[in-house]
Amino acid sequence: MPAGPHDVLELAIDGLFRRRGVLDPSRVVPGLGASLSESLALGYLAAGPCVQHELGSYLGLEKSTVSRLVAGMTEKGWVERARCPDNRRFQKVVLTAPGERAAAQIAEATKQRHERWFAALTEEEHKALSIGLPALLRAMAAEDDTAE
Amino acid sequence: MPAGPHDVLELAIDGLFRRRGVLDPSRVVPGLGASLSESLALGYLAAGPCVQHELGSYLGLEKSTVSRLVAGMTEKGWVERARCPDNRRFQKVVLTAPGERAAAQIAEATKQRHERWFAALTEEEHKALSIGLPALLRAMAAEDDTAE
DNA sequence: ACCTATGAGTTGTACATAACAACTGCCTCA
DNA sequence: TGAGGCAGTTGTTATGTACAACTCATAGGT
Repeated sequence: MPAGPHDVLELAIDGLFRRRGVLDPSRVVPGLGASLSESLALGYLAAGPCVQHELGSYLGLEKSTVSRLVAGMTEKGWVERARCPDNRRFQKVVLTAPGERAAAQIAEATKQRHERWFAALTEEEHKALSIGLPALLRAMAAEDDTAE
Repeated sequence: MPAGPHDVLELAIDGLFRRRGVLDPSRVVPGLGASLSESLALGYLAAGPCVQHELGSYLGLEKSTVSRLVAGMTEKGWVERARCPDNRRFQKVVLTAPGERAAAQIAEATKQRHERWFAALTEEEHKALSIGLPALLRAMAAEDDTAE
């Protein structure tokens, strides 16, 4: 039987979930001790400081979870928190120097891993992925939006 | 700047992780109350009974976790456990009728979701994905194997 | 100028998932 | 036949998360 659209995704998504421990960005730098959410947060904050609830909506986490996430990262010395002077309700989160180093380590290791994966692909597969994968993500995102 | 191989994966994988709650197969059938691991286990068992440690290696879970996972599924009436008569160390796990129904519900809902995603893609993207995605998974799997 | 509603963040609590360690029972093989 | 190894279980612990109830700051209407 030919592999239909469903079979392709079925295998891929099952595979991704079963390997979720392995391909988790939080493990690309062993010994750093960053959780998945912490890794994603570091990546986001590397682009510039932001306010807690913005981080929450990026990560898809509840505000109390974000509060504790940021508390943990503060504990580890990766970020600093400060009330915004112009609106004291907001808590601005900024990477410290060690936080920037951690973010850079993760970004670099992730990049290297991606390049290793790409090296195992043919030129054709490579090109196919650059077209297909963003398209799939686009479709997933579109569905999320309508679901709300 | 042009999107290199890394950027494509970076965006895609970040996106997948940030949306992991949403695209989790365990939520495709609301109200069923199957966790991610339970959903994957149901899918695997739908292809035929198996022994606990086999399920564990498929799911990438520790044996104690699998033991409790299967206990929970037994509780819910989805599977039955029995020692193999020929080798009483093994615990054979079999889907019950309700378990098969649950597996079928999940499979059907997952399939429909995949088809919705595909419907939002062009024919070209569709074809690209069928080539690129399995290739990427193959590369990931190859790395896992060498890492052991 | 006040009072109320709203929204950001925090804290208390509970839950789900998973690992590790120590154990039981069964099998294999030397 | 007994020693080691492997499947599975149970006790314990860690982690990541949500929900509810709270505090504090702000903004808007009267």
